Amino acid sequence: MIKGCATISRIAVGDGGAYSALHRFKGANMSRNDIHNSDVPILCRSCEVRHQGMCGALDQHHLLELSRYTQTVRYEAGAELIADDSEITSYANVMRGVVKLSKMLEDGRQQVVGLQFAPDFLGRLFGRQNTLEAEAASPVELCKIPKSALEKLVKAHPELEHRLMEQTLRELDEAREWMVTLGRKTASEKVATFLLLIATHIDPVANERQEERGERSMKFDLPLSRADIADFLGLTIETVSRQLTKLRKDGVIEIVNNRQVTVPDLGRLKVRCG
Amino acid sequence: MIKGCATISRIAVGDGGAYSALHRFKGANMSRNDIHNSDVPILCRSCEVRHQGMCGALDQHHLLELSRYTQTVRYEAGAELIADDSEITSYANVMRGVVKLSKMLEDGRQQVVGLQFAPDFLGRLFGRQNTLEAEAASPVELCKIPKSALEKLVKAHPELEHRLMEQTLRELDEAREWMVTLGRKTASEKVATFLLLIATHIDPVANERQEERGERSMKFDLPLSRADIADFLGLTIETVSRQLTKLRKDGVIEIVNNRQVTVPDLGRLKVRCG
DNA sequence: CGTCCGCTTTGATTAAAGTCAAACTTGGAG
DNA sequence: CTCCAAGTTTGACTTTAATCAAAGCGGACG
Repeated sequence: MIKGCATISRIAVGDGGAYSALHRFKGANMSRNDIHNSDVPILCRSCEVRHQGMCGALDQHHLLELSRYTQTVRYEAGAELIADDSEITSYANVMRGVVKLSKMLEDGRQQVVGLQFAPDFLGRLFGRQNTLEAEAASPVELCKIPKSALEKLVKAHPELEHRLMEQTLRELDEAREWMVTLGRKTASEKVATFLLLIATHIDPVANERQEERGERSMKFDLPLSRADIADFLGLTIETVSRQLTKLRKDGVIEIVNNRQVTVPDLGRLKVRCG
Repeated sequence: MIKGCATISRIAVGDGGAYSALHRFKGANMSRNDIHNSDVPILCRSCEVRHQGMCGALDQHHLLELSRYTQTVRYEAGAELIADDSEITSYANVMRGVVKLSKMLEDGRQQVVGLQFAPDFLGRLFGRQNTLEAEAASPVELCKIPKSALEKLVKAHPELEHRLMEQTLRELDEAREWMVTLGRKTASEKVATFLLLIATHIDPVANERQEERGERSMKFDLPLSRADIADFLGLTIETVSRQLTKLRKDGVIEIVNNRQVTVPDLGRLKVRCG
């Protein structure tokens, strides 16, 4: 939880000197009472993912209770958020950015086992040790909460556990969906499936709006390097690169600057997913 | 939920004519009251997995409430327990046997995305449609409960949801572990990993006893055909067969009758798992 | 007791992805 | 503005697993 924790903005904080989320607004000299008297904590009020994430289970009063323990932390791309085999001390919600979950074999072979976008929950609830590594794939903003605090809240508010259950079930669905990709798809289909995954997850809001308008084109930045994509798809860097080139030459995608991708027709991309 | 539902024993029931678990003991002419007066429902009393499964969350009273809705059903190997895309009408606990969860691509390519052993929970909690197929890999005994009944119970007893959460989290851990196998291991390592998985899951009780005694050998029946193993590992039947032959020739395993496997030294098998 | 069917094994060949190596962007530091 | 390092692409070749084909085995059944 140390490497790469950036000091990017006013609310950016390191592990050593974190501010409570409550202290963000108008500086730390604001009295606790002023904030507690408002209906919804300041930070939560501006939280774009509040209603979809686990916090959506909480009313004003409980949100306030929660916010007493949370802190917002920013990390730059590449920062290690959770170390494999480390003791679990806190959980978090992804507020912004993409988090890469990965596992390694003893000889160094790596597999990315999940990508988390806002408002996903981060951490193995009720666990003692982390069994995977979490890394910021892009600049990331987390809303962190100590393990014991969240577990107490969960015990006190079944509705909160229910929300987390729904999220966990969705993650399990996604993991199983990805197992099909890993086990049964060709390299070409894997790369197409990855692009579609990013296209549909990177900006859910803009994405939905686009869907409504019937637009089938899409433009986004890849949050992962070729090496990370390879580790996600169970391929090598070279194979990923070759398949991307093929998709480009076939007109399914356009690539600018290695990271920016345009998909002129999502339907055509879907066909390539197998 | 129709094909292959067998009538094997006294308690075996089809979908059309199910008995309540409460009516099992001493026949159906026994009055309801007699049974309700006992501390723990008859069926649950003999349930070997009660304490580990979700029912462990319930006290006598709630167990009784639960048992009012449950029914034990047996299926023969190969029976379809859940059809993909079907509406969810009931959940179940695996009491005995192995259940295979799989997904298919449009062109017929199949991937087994999980194996469930007693006392695993079966079904997508809070879902509307099934997103995978469940099939009895061996003769299976399920303790079924209607969707609405379980969901009401879950709502009323947070401790029950907590148990199910723990199970779901374990399943997610297992799915991610398997993603590493699918994405990054060689055919040979995949087969070894599969054998180890079966060895450690097929009979948890005997297995633990063995562990305690320091015994490193193990004997079991494969619950899956070569075709199913291939679909689990993302390989072809031929490759699975060749790798099994190699493990046999190397003295890591012994094979009798295609299904019976002996592992003389689990340590040696573990080394082969990568 | 033999035959048939489905499953499994084995063998020969092909296709797909990996490996090794080199060249090429690109974006940042000096 | 140029150079450098890291990341990416491309090419030649190798390895792995898939495919195609045929033979073996084992249990069910007449």
